[in-house]
Amino acid sequence: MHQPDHLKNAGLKTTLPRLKVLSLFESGRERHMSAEDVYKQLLSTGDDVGLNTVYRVLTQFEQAGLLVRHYFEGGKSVFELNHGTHHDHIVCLQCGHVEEFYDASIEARQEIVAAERGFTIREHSLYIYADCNKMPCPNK
Amino acid sequence: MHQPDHLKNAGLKTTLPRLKVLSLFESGRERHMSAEDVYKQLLSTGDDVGLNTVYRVLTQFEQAGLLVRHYFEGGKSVFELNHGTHHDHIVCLQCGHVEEFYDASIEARQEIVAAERGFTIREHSLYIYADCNKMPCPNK
DNA sequence: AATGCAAATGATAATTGTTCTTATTTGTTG
DNA sequence: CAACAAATAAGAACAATTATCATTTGCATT
Repeated sequence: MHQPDHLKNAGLKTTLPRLKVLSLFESGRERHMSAEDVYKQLLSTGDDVGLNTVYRVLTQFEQAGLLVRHYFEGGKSVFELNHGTHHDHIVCLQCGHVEEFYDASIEARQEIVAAERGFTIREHSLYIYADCNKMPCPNK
Repeated sequence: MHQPDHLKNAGLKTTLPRLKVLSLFESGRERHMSAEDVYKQLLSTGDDVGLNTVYRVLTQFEQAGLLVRHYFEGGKSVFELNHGTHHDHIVCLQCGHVEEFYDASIEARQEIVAAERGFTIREHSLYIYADCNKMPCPNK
């Protein structure tokens, strides 16, 4: 069992709501979820957790480094498991569907752009906003 | 007078609130402003414009291509004059200094990445966070 | 296993940023 | 300068998020 350890290490009590939220992310059903998404997923499996608790837990998990928060257009936050490896995101403006990508060429160009200006890159965020062109949109 | 022309060309009536908002941006006092920022700036000069009108006008200006909207972290929109040229930003983590850049290669790769996944790009935002390595940092 | 207490939760309300509704006013066109 | 469509202001409505606070829960200590 490593889930409780994650919580313990973060100085968080091992509570039912926290375990439910964490295992939902670890189930892999949805990689990117907003607070509302998590809330509805838990509701659908009978695991009622208050929406405010979901918000609180997500924020705590972010601070503990268990989750990564993304600020997408439309003003809502989306979370995903922090698996350590960098990637960028392409987000559908119609349905909110998110896909990850990694492009070595883009990464390399960024290094060059920074170097040309005398900067040393610490991190970066690239979000492509697009239409997924799927009918109907997966998440809609 | 070119401001009214901008409005006319966009199919927008030349109204007082629109002129006030536009000239505030063109004054150059602040390059990036949220709806709230614009509202307060106008209040401070006695040019009362309702906050809802500010929102409406900003959205219209964005659609007309006069302004560009940025979605910043924290879920609020910020606008700036549209100088016609798309650019990304590199931000110094030490001093907050911001430089704009445009890299055709990165732009092209994004199109490819999106196309490979069946997406049609609407827009994108790329922020590089770095150290500017200038001693002392320009803005510090 | 029972006790105590800090920490966590849930219900509710408050906040923030933004959009909608509708009656009134304003800009333009004839 | 009259008429009519378009734009505005005031206030309500909304969605995402955060705060308040009484009750409950996890967990260390008996």
